[in-house]
Amino acid sequence: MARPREFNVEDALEKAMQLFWAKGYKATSLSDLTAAMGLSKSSLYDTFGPKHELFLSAMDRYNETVAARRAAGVIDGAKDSRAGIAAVFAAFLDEMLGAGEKRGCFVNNSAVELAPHDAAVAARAAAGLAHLEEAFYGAVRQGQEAGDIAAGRDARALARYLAASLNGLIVLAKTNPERAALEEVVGIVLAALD
Amino acid sequence: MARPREFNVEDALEKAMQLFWAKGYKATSLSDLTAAMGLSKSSLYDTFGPKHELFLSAMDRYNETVAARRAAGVIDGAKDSRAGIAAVFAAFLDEMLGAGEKRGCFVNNSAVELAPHDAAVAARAAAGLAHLEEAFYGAVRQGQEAGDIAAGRDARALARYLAASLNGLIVLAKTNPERAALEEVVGIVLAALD
DNA sequence: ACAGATATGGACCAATCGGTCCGAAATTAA
DNA sequence: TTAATTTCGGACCGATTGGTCCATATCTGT
Repeated sequence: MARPREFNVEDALEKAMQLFWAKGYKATSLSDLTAAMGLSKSSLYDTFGPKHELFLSAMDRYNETVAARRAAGVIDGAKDSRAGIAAVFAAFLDEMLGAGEKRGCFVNNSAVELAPHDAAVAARAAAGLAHLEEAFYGAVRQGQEAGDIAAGRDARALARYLAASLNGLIVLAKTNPERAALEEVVGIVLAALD
Repeated sequence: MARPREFNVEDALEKAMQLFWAKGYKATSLSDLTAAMGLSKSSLYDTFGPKHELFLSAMDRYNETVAARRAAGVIDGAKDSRAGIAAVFAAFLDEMLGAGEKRGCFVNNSAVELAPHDAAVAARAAAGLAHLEEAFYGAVRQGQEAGDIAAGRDARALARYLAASLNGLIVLAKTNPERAALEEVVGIVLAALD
């Protein structure tokens, strides 16, 4: 044990994740990162390894924190399974339509930018999507037990459908951020559960 | 009139479009482009302007050719409006699951990578999505007139829903290219027309 | 054949890229 | 106090980036 770090590793990783999320991998430079994270290049390399490795760590963090929070959101609205599912869509709409920068979903962004050419990123994107699908799956099953959703439906397929729809909405919202139009689409998506 | 060009402008632009489509904007370098297009930097600049302008031209070309072909596909399957819509989804699945590189949809890729930070790209992405939506809109209206789709449904919202769903599927397919799973989702998407 | 105009390849440019390295600073254990 | 250990800032690196420029080649109209 010798000289201690002057920064908090988790805080720095959080900053890196936010930057990658907003700008993507290739558009984020090392100097962008050191500026946002508040540390020097040598510290960055000693702690997080090269840029690509840091990006993977940022994806892992996203899956563990943001995605986990989202799954919790589904479960919390659980008096009614439909309400939980609708809440996830509503939360995304709020974020995409907020004052901010329409950064969308980090997993979605990474899948589109890198997955076809980068197996490690593709694996993490698949894991993130599986996380989302699993949250929907739990809600659908619960809805079936409660009688809100027909027991005969394939819960796995419905969960995948919901995950796909959410990602499609995110893409639409990037170029066409009109609340009314998007909410109409959400209405049709959710009606498919009937 | 003096020395004539040694290359075909449309062919070169097509090559550029294919490259940008497969690799994205930032990951495609000028030397990638000159190599693929088979011309020198000076010719590239004289003809197409700087990289960003070339990218916009590539997007325009995509919207005019690929998207137009897609819209035609909807109309051709027109004995049955549903068949035309299903054909578009099937065509995308085939492309995403083919031997190739899962490059997805150029408009989708560009929207995700650049739209939040680049107004000119965002406008073209919006136009491309509108193109797709319009093709679906025509099919839905036709289906309503033929009695295949309930006349009471909001055709515009349905068309947007179909466009969103297709884009969501493309994202899913980038990390999880399993035909059976994707086809199940398509089935649920199309069932929403009932 | 010649003059004018345009296209071409490649040398060249400053800026930035991701990444390495090292001397100085800061800490703990002895 | 000193030795050992680790972090830190920033100089430095070669490679690559997007972009410019010019001498040369190639064409058309006369």
